[in-house]
Amino acid sequence: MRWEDLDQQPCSLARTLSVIGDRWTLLILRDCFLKVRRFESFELRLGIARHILADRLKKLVEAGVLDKVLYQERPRREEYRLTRKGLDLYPVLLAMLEWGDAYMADPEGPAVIRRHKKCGAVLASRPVCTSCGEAVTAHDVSVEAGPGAGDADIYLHAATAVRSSSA
Amino acid sequence: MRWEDLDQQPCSLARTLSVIGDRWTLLILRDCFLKVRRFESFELRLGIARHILADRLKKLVEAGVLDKVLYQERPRREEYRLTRKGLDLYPVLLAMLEWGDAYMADPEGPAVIRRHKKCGAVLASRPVCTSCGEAVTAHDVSVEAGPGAGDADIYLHAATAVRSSSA
DNA sequence: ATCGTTGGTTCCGTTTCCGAACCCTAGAAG
DNA sequence: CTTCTAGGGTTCGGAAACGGAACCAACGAT
Repeated sequence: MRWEDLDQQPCSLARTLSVIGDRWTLLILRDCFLKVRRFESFELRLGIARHILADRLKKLVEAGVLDKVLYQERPRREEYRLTRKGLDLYPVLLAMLEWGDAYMADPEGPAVIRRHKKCGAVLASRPVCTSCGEAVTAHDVSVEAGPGAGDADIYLHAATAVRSSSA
Repeated sequence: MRWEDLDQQPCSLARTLSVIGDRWTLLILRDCFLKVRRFESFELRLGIARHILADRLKKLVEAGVLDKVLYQERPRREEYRLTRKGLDLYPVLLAMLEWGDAYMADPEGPAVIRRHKKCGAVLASRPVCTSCGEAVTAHDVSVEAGPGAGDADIYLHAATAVRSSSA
């Protein structure tokens, strides 16, 4: 599978990866959520090659995740801001941050802690079902073909592998 | 920044990326959550080069995300199973799946829908604070230095970028 | 005139990725 | 006791992505 084919796959995970499934892109987005907006700020904070940074920012703008906003005429200056679509990636970042806190942190703990403004507690989150409000774990979820399913029932159950014969 | 340096960064997101921040790894994990366990099954479903698959599986085992379990002697056969650490990645996958459903699906809808077993509804989830139970969005969260913070306050606020001078 | 700032683009050498082909172990079959 | 098949990899050469450094350009300041 080619990188560019990912967004054609009948799988929402693959399609999401076509936008954010890159070593640098998620780090750029992390900084966006920390209110970093300028080309040079990204460069300094990430130590990324400018070439690569320009490419990733362009792709994120094309994908509708970031918006390039003029914030000053004369001299003309633009900044990159998260769109609604970009802001909606927060649950992804948050889940990754918390998993990293739990399993990858130094012995003394993570470098950054997040606090929930509403209640003041150090933030730990978990996904809940918007219908019933109950927590959701892998075991609580079943999958079935959706409206956009072609012959893609491959995504519904473990394939019975048969090498070099008809599936 | 080098790929191998990611897990040394004082940032949980970077460290998480050092494990799952790869084009193929998340697709492999998606299949793991669909109960795919055998080398050949991954290969068939993903169309991945065997070499790359072997490498990714090895890294996931080394990272403690998958476990290589002997399920049959004579002939010796092993399968890959999610560990607790791996299962705890579900919120990451789920958030990515739902974002893809929302923004990247075909007009007729996503190929797969997930159903919450407990209530029977088509699953949509959102992260909530485990302390107060309220929903968490990017705007509800503040960041501060944690116990593992060195001089890494860079992660707390947008750096004021100063090119080629002392920070 | 020329210097500094911001935000890039071009070049080129090095890694990393990928597809195809090959290899090894072990039972089954003749 | 040789061959066949299945599972699970490893090797190799070309393609793509990455990283560093240099170059470019618009525009204001000195």
